[in-house]
Amino acid sequence: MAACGGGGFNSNLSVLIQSQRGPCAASQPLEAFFLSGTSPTFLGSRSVMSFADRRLTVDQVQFLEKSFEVENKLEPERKIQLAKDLGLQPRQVAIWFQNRRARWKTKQLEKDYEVLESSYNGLKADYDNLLKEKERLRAEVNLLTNELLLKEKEKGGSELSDKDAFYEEPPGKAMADSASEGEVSTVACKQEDISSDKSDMFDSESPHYADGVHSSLLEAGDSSYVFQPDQSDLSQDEEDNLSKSLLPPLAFPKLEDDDYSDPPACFEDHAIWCWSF
DNA sequence: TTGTGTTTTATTGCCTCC
DNA sequence: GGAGGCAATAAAACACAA
Repeated sequence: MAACGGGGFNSNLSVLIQSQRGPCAASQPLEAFFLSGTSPTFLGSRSVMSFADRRLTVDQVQFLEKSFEVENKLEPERKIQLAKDLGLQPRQVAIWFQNRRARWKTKQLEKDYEVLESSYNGLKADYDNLLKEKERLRAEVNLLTNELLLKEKEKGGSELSDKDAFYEEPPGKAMADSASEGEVSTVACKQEDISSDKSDMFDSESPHYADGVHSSLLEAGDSSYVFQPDQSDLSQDEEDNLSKSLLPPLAFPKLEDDDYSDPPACFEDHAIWCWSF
């Protein structure tokens, strides 16, 4: 095997490696290795392997490792020199570097994966915490809203006008199906209200906020349900067609949690439709 | 001792660059 | 077109449990 026919340790190696070493490379170990008087020749230094063994000796591998640390690419002159110094074929040196780069890349990928994984785990933990916090805050909002509605009812219970009575119960049960107990109807507008006082329908100063219109928006997880009839027995296609052809209000944008503070701008334009129900 | 999984060395085929 | 790099893979050697 070529590994055993070589010319032994070349003292010029330190010069060779030194010349190829970058300014930031750690020089100490390599230099110590090269200058070590105990370094054996590679001829016959294979203490535990036979000559038939195609594996490189421990010393050869150590030497190549040091060289790889300095520079993981192999220029032709360096390859020849290393081969000469180690008693190997230049091709063997090239192959060793090639395989070594492949191993390094695999290790690097494993490291990168670990970094990404820990980053992902951290982000997921944050996300889960935020979800919990969101649920907690939502429950709090529901609780406070119900308390507020209860107070409003108690305060104005004996003074219910015809108008108030209408606000309290929607005509029919169309809208009430999806509303939970204690919610005030969402069909909370009269055509004359809209025509006469449409502009302040969602004005924060308006008492309408306290009569259930806005609070029910708050309570609806999916705010777009507000004007939807009960379609639970319709297929998805049927629902889609219905929403496109018959019920313009269904095209209201879905309100996200952070939309609670303001009504959608299009709401005013479509407000007339709530009377059609 | 043997079977099996892992590591190391080497080959092959493809691609890019000069 | 040749040299060199890389990915995939074969083959040999090693490590180790049963």
